[in-house]
This record gives sequence, C-alpha cells and structure tokens, in this order.
Amino acid sequence: MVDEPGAAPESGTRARTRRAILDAAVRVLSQQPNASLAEVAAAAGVGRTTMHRYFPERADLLTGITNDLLEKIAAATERARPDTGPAMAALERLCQAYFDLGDGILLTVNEPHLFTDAAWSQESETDRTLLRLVKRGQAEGAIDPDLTPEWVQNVLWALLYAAWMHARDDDVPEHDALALCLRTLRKAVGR
Amino acid sequence: MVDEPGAAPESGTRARTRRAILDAAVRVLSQQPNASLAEVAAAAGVGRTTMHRYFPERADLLTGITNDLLEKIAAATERARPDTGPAMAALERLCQAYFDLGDGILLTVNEPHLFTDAAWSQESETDRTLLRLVKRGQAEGAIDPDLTPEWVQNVLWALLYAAWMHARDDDVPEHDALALCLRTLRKAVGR
DNA sequence: CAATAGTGGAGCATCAGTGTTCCGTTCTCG
DNA sequence: CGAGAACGGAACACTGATGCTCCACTATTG
Repeated sequence: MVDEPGAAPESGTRARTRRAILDAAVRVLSQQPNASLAEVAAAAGVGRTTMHRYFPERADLLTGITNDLLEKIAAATERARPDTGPAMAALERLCQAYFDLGDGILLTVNEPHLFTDAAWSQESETDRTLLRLVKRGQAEGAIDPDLTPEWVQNVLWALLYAAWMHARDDDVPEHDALALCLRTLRKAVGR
Repeated sequence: MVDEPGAAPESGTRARTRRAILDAAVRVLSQQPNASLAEVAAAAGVGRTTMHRYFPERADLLTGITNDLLEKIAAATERARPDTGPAMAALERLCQAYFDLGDGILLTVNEPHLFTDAAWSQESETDRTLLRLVKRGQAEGAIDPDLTPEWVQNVLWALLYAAWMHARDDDVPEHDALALCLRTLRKAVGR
C-alpha cells in the first residue's frame, strides 16, 4: 500500500513490525480462524501491547489484513500480465501468481466471514480483469464457452484452495500441488 | 444414525427437535462459523435451555453435527452406487449425491476446524470408496492417470464447494450450478 | 552520550458466551 | 381427562477475550 495521503510515512522499524504482525495474523488465522489476539501476537513475536498500538481493535487488524491481501492480489494480477499472449497461458500465469500468495489464499477463499470490510465484497478491479480475460479466452476459442466467466472465476479459486490444502494436509510438495492444480485448471476450463 | 446400543430410543418429539437443532446448526454455522449457541437455538426455534438438554456443551453439538454429516455422506455414497457401471458415470452420480447435501458441504469443506472429533479426521469408509472408484476409473482408462486419487478427491470437494458458493452468493439456480459443476468435473478429471 | 522511538509486561474493567439451575407452562399420549 | 414428558424463560456464576493504561526497559539515531 502506498502511504496514505497526509499520513506520515512509517519508520523502518515500524513498517517491519507491522509486516511481522500482518504476516503472522494471516498465518495463524488461516489455520485457526478463532485464534485470540494474544495468539497472533505471540506468533508475531510481539507483545500484546505492541499489537494494540498498530491495530487498536480486532476489526482494525482484519481490515489491515484485508487491505494487505487485496494489494498482494492486485500486484500478483499485474505481474501475471493477464492481457498478454494467449488467454489460456495468461490464465495459467495468473493461477501460478495467486498460488504464490500462500496462506493468504486460504483466508481469501475460506474465511470471507472475517472481512466485514466494504472493500472486500465489492467487485474489485482484479475481478474485472479476470472476467475480461476469461471472456477473451472464450472469444479466442481457447476457453469452454459453456462455462460462465463467473463460474470459471470460482473454479480458479476453488482449485487454488484445493491445491493449498493438498500441500498442507496431505504432505505434498508445493511444486507438485501447483502442477496438479494447473493441469486440472487447463483441462477443466479449456475447450 | 441407528440407536446406540443400550440407549433408549428417542421419542418422536425428541427426535424431531433434535433434527431441528442439528439442521439449524448446520444452516447457521455454514454461514457464520462463530455464531453463538443462542443464535443457533433461535434459528432452530428452540429455547437455549432446550438445546442444552440435547447438547450439554458446545463440543457435544459439534460432534452431533459431525456424526450426522458423516452419516448423511455415507448414505449419499451408498445411494450413488459407486461400484456400478462406468467409473466416470459413477463419479458424477457421487458428485450429484453430495451436492444434494446442501449446506453440509460448506461446513465439510470450509470449516474442518470446528470438528475436533476423532471420527472426522480419520480416513472413513467413504474416503476409501471414493479413492477406490478413482483408481478403477484410471484402470478403465476413463480418468486421467496423471492425477493422484487423493487430488481427485480434493478437486471433487472443491468443485462442490465452488458450486454451492456460486449458487448462494451469485444467485445462480442450484440446478445450473450443479450442471456447471458436473461438466467441469468431467472435463477436469476425465482423460 | 542524550533524546526519542519503540517495545513489553502487569494489571484492571468490561463484556459476551457459556454452563447450569429452578420453576412454571404447554404438549402429548395412555 | 390426567400424568408425565417436553419446553422456555429468568437468573446466576464463571471464564476467556478484549480494550486500555501505566511504567520500565531497550534500541535507534542525531
């Protein structure tokens, strides 16, 4: 996230602990959505007091995570250059880029409950980009025209979720899980 | 569930309210995993006291749900006759049967956290049946041999989850969601 | 070396959810 | 109808999470 207009840019240390807290929060909450703030603080290697300085209430932490995740997703989307080259290849790049988000995916898919934030539910630019890509693929004849773009979007995230669970719970190397995910996506969505 | 050995069979009324509570619990918890017991009771049209008579602690309710769900899944599995006919057709029957479980699917996939029960995590007969079916399909040449049976299992549930979310949040008729789900499964898993 | 930013622990009040009891009311069935 | 089962509301104590404050300690930096 770029510095808020008018807000003083965070010092190096502050930015660092802030990151530590956010990362730990994602890590912990993706496994135990009911985890207490104390557990999150402990996982971040930070006192409960410190965390309270960065995120006064639980809701603040959640919106912090939300923004962070949205930002990462947006960055990943851009990185994948979704408007370049054959649609199917672009979709696979997108899938791989999202896969690299790690635990964030689980939270995204699994616990939308946590994020009561307005920014979350609203259709984001990322969503539109993906839907546009799918439509392009259908126009090119590369993507199954009998599937609605919204459904393809759901399938993409569901497969990402499945791949991460597969890697985490079934002790499959992440690389293999990704390969399975991509292959499955290609077959499922392709024409 | 068949009556526990040694336990007195429940009266008609008791069995009925018990069902009401379990159904309401699944309904509510699948949307708000953090819902309080009071909310569940209200959704069941039942006093908090009454619920406490059936499920003294929260854990009891969860194991109640777990057993109920496992039972329903097992019943659905059997109903689909997974060992009859071509493997791919059997897999689609299975998918459809699971789809009919409704909200239960969301809980199953989305909130395994809730069920700390031993009965849950352990590999069930249902799991083995599904894995066996997939292997049979691969032997028959109907299912992609490059996908591991465990992955196929994950994909099946992920697609079911996606389909239900699609129906619930995107206002797609359940019938359409199921059709998309089946088509996608066939393409993804098939050879 | 100071001054300041940053941290962490202890402690406290509050609050929601929970487990539990008691008692009066309603229903179900012989 | 009448006995016993089933229910629901009110009330209470307990617990854990949370929000918050104060103060002492350490790291950073000019």
